[in-house]
Order: sequence, then structure tokens, then C-alpha cells
Amino acid sequence: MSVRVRFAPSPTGYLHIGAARTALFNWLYARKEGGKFLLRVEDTDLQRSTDESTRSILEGLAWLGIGDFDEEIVFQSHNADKHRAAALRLIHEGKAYRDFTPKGERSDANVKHEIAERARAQSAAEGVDQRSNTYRELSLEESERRAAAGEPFAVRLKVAREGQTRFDDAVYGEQTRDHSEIEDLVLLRSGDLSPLYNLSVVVDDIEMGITNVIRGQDHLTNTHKQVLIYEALGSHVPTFAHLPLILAPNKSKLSKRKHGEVVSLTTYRDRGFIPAAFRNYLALLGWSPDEENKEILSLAELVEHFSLAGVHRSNAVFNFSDADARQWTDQKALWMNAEYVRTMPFEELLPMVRAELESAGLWRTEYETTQSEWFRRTVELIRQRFITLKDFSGQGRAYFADEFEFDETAVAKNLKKDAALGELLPGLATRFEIVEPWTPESIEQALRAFAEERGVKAGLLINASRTALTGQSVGPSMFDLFEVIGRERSAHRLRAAAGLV
RNA sequence: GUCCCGUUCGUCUAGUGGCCUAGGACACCGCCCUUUCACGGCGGUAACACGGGUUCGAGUCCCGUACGGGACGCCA
Repeated sequence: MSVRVRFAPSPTGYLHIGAARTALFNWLYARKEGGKFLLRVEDTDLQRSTDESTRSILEGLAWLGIGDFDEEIVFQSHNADKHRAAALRLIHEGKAYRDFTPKGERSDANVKHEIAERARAQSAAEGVDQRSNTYRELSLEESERRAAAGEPFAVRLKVAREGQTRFDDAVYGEQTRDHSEIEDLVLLRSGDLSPLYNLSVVVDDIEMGITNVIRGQDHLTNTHKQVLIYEALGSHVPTFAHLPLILAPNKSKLSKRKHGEVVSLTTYRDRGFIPAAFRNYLALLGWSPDEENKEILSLAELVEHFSLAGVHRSNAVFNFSDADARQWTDQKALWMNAEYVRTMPFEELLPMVRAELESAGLWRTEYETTQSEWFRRTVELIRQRFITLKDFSGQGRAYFADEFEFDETAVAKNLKKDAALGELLPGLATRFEIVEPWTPESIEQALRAFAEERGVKAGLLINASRTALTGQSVGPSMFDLFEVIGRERSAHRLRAAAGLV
């Protein structure tokens, strides 16, 4: 049977990086096995689901390079009738029953707490089978009669009292659970008979022919309930593979409410990450390739090496700090992005740099025509010390525009350091007018000769020039910099900077 | 509370009984390169949660403890 996997997000917000990783692993598994990668939008919670979220998820997956679904996107809300029909069928087969107990109200805000409380209370009450439901053994005739009379009911799965359920998780191994641990879960809500999650997932996965369910570990214990539904429905149970969770630095689950934008995939796109770099980083969170010490992996290599056997069982901490802007996200992710920025093929980097410059209003069409050589040389020169694409328009602004900001400490350190610079810089500018050819070598020669003539250290001129030309105190080799900025612009900036001394 | 899962440097991880005086990466520190800052090169600090077993031998197998996480909903 050929592999069919799906990524099934609920569109209730942006794409969480943990979900993005789940999608990635599904995608990698499908590509590795030559199977199909499908997307199902779990939008049954109409109150919270939004089209905007769906769009954002689609955008995020496309950005990561895994938006090539092999079949039409399935919207779970469109299948409610099928889910309902499946539950009703189970009633007639005696595998589920109508529960006429009045619906209890539950405040959404404190559910988790409430559930824990209730569970505590239940386990405290000894000798009573908390799972006994007065309607469990109601005859089908009586049940039909009351339903026909209009009495509201929910539908529950009739879980066998004895025995246990089991499945082999591709990551966590054999899992067993006593039936006594599993309640008669609700399949359909009372009133509108709308289907609940566990039922919908199973029916849809059967319908879509899913062979491998790869999802977060938070679903591990609920899987037994789903196995029970598969069995009741008489369907083949897929292979499950649960993924370890991605935790915050304090080891709690990463969440939007508590951790903010750092968990949103779009943040990385917006802050200048390279998709391949972030994808590479994400793949290494909870998985490691069979080849030792290999960290930088292209998409093709990821596919080549991917295996569920390489997935870990322990959760991974996503390390970042709100206190330090340089550590706004995991430093290894930042490092990896910088690695990609400086080493990826220029042709692949170009469109991203172009997009960044365009959005900053710094792009000129000549960069792709008459000035393409210059542009390439400049990008090659500056990308060596950049971390994100944002740096091309930030730190790199002076290369593409004549208006740029002067860093105060740089001015203080390199320009105001020596009053003689007020005269030296224009002098150097004049000297540059006769340098031939305009190459790093002859520029260096000219600058050093000029320094010697004036009896100053070359370093004084070099550092002052860096600030004069870029406004900064750090950057590429000054001679390469002069070359790239050009004779005219260099001279102009040197003269202008004399006013800052 | 019950059930499930986990625990190797600060973080991501290698490790499937002897190849482990525990390897790599990020971060950090030092040196080299460099009249800047990075890159790069070299080197360094830093971990098998704890306690019992099994074994000639345990990071690796078993049991217990501790700690952490997850689930337990007429949410998804």
C-alpha cells in the first residue's frame, strides 16, 4: 500500500512552529517513501476558525517549500454529514448509544482546571464505576422512540468494559491502555448532533486513505480512543508516529499567549530568515540524520536521510530570551540562517535580497542589467557578515543609497578622534581622484602613501573612512569597500564626513 | 488525582553492552588571521538526574526514586 500522510491544522491562528515542524516531517516522510502529502483543514470549530488563518497556514507551508499538496485540500467542516452518518451507523450496530443526559455547561476559560478537578473527585470516589451510564444499555427500540419524540441526545461510543487497546507507535513503540481507563467518549454533540474531533479525524483519515498518522505527542494518549473508533467502524488502523514536543525555555509548551511572536512561522519570514535555513533548523529539532555530525542539509538531503527511526522521544527546548534582543529566537537558528546567507549560491540568494531591497525602496533595475556585476560583487562582499536578509537593507543600506544613518559611537570613535581628519579626509578624497586603476590594490597603495606623506597611521584613515562611507565602525575590508562604493561616491562621502569631525 | 511519555554539556544532539579518558553543533572563553567587525583556523570550559541490580564490563539492559512533560472536554 502506498504511503498517504496528511497535515491537519486547525485554522485558529497563525502557523505555530511546532505545527510547521509536524508538517515538515509529514512532507519528508511522504517524499522519502514516494507517497502522497495531503492537507486537511480542521475547521469544525466554526467560532474560532478563520479564512485568514487558513491563508496564513498555506502561505507558511509554501514559504517553507512544502506547500505542494498532492491532492485537493480537504475542509473537515464539509464532511460533517459523513461523520454523523458514521456515528448513527454505530448506534444501529450497537457499538455506540444515545445518551439522553442533559448537556452540562462548561466554561471554556477554566476547562483544563475543571477537568483535573473532576478527575480527582472521580478517583476519590471508590467502588463506583464512573463510566456507568444509565443509557448505555437502553434498548435500541427505546432509544429510537425517545429520539423520534424529539428528546435531545448525544452519541457516545460504547467502549468494552474488559480488555485493552494497543497500537505500535513508530516513535514511542508499543502502547497499551486498559479499557477501564477510557470513557465512553462522545461522538456527536447533543442538540445539533455535530461531530466531535476524535470521530471527525478518524472518519476523514479513513476517507482520505491515510496510511500513516504523524502528529504531535500531545495526541499520544488520545490515540487509543481513535483506535477504538477505527475498530468499531471496521476499518484498518493506520500506523501512528508521534513527535516529541517543542518546549519553551522554561520547559512549558510553546504558546502564542505566553511566548508571543517567536512561535509564529511568519515571524521568521518577516524578520528575514531564509526558508531553507529555518526548515533545516526545524528538521533538527527532535530528529537527527543517520549520518553523524551532519547539520547543514538541503531539502534533497533531508529527504534522503529522513527516517522515523531518527525521531527522538524526548522533547526539545526552543531556546530564546526576551531579555536580550540578540537572542530573540534560538541562537542556533540564527547561526544557521547566517550560514545560509553567506554560503548559499548567489543565484538563489539574489531574489531574496532583491525582495528585501524592494520593500525597503532600495532596489534599482540596473542591478539586474548594467550594474549586475557591481551588484553581485557588493552582495558577495557584504553577505559574509550578515545574519538575516533584513541586514541587506539595514546595515547594508549605505551600499545601495546615499542617505544612511551615522552610528554615534562610530562617529565618536573614528571621526571625532582626531581633529586633523577634518582636513585629511578631503585630502584623501582628492588623492583618490588620480588613483588608477580603481582596484583594491592601488587604492590601498594610494591610501598608505598618503598616510605616510601626512605622517599619520594608515589605521586612522582606514577607520575614519569606514565611518565616512558607511556610517558604521565595522564592515568589510576598507579597500574592497572603496572599490565597491566607487571613486565618485567615496570622494563625496569623505568630504562630507569632514563636517562631522 | 489517574494513565502515558521522557531524563547525555546552558541549548540542539551522537551514542542500541567493551571502539566512551562520552563525539559534533550553537553559545561562551583564549590564541592565530586581520590597523575594524565578521568569516576561517587552532585550543579551552562544560553533560551520562539519583539509588539499586544484571554483567567480566553499563551512558547503553532491569527495578525504584526524583524531576520534567503530555493526556484525561458534548475543544481541536
